[in-house]
Amino acid sequence: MSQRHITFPQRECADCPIRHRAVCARCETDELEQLEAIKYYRNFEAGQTIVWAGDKMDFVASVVQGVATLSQTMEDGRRQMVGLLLPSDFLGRPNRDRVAYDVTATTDLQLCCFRRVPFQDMLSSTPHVSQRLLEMTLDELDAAREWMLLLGRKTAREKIASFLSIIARRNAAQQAPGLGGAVAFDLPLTREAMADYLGLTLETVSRQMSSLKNDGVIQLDGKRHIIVPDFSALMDETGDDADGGVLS
Amino acid sequence: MSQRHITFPQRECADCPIRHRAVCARCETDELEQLEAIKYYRNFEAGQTIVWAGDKMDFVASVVQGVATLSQTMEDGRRQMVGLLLPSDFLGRPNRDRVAYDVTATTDLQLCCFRRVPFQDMLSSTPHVSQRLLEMTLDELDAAREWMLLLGRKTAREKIASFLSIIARRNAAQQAPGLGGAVAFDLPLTREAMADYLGLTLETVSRQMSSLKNDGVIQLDGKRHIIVPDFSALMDETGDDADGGVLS
DNA sequence: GTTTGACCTTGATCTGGATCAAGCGAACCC
DNA sequence: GGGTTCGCTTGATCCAGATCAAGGTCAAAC
Repeated sequence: MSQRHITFPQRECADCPIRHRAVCARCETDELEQLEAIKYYRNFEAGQTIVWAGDKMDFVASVVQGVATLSQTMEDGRRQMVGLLLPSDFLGRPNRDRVAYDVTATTDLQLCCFRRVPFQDMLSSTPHVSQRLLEMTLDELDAAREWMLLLGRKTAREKIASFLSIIARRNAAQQAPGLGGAVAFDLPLTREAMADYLGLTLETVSRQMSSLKNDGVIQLDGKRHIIVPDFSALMDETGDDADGGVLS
Repeated sequence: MSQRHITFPQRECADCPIRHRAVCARCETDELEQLEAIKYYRNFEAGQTIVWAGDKMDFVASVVQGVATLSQTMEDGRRQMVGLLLPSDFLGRPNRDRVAYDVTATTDLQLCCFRRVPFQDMLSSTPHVSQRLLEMTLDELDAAREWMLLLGRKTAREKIASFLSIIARRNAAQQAPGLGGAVAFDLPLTREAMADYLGLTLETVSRQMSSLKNDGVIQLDGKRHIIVPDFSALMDETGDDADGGVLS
């Protein structure tokens, strides 16, 4: 494995790109100083495993940039992704020193890590942190429940369309508003990782991507860059109600 | 629908069966008095819908006794259960006045309801409540992730065995310790509701129950009462690792 | 510039669980 | 007491997606 060197800047909280969306979003200046005292950055390159299920983990973290996944593996190798962490998402569980899932960087990744024990102390003493963490955890639970509907009841085509719309929407949330109904973005996952996300095989993922392309719902520029000429046409393929009950 | 009358006692917190496991578990006497001032009991009979997705809900609640489910329905009627609430589980989302899922009582049910707005105020002011709620929400998220593995990657037989072992384990947690490897319990769900839980059809649920019965893994006494002569034999059918990484 | 290997696509075939259909038993109701 | 309904079981058939297999593309390594 080539030891490619990743250089992400080590920032001040004040000009952090996730300052107002991460677990620190509601912190006042003094609380931010407390966090700053227990934080450090770690970088990972695409494909690296951050921790294995069952390992000790002495930090919790916010994703600053890049994408990480949580996944479970059965003894015979069957694999299911159970978390997709994008910038501002929180990694780790306070008051638990061992991780329950494999955590992998699927793109180059920067984490803002907090030493676990002092972070737990802050949770007790700093309502702005624990309130924000509760809110983020409730959001994740809602997302997990949408994901359960996808896994349990959607067809392969609906699963792919749903996944693309989730990525498109989360990308859009951070970027310029879409022009008309058109959207474009890069997939942060391989076909195999998409299969693990969706409870499919990678062959089925590939076939359904081709099918959506042939039907004009998406265009592919290379393997990873997706162009959606009409976002509502993609939404029609997801199986979800027209009215997005999704907005928080 | 017959208006059968349910009579569950209206209790003092002091002798509440879920006092030390619910969202109020960590409250001191004075905090309990605050909660008591905003609480009231509601009873539902088996089969009743408590709220529909999209409805306003002006309370949050703890399940005192009985079982409730959360589920999502697609336009064409496909249905996926996304939450199973047993005694001490929490229902509702603070800071959100509309429910995202259909909530149904699958057995006779008693809820301890808290008026939503005053409860939210307590969350800000009473760390013992918000800490406990965070912990319970993190547990639910872990459970949701186990559930995602089940939905995405397990076979029908493994799904049934996993479901039975979950019910058996949650039952055992509240009752006398098992004698040897044998366990017995009542199913709180119909075959159809089990199918909604597991992402299967009710026919497949029925067939796999029969198959486990024919293979001697379970015995049926009526449709709902299950006897598991050897719990570890059931666990072997779940597809999970032998070492239960499940304990909190 | 050719070899290697990761990643992806496509084709042929198979199969687990869905779907369609019939019937059973127990509780409830006139 | 006979009909109706609800929950469940079992059988026959079908099909979406898995599995098995081959080949294509592209960037990095030699």
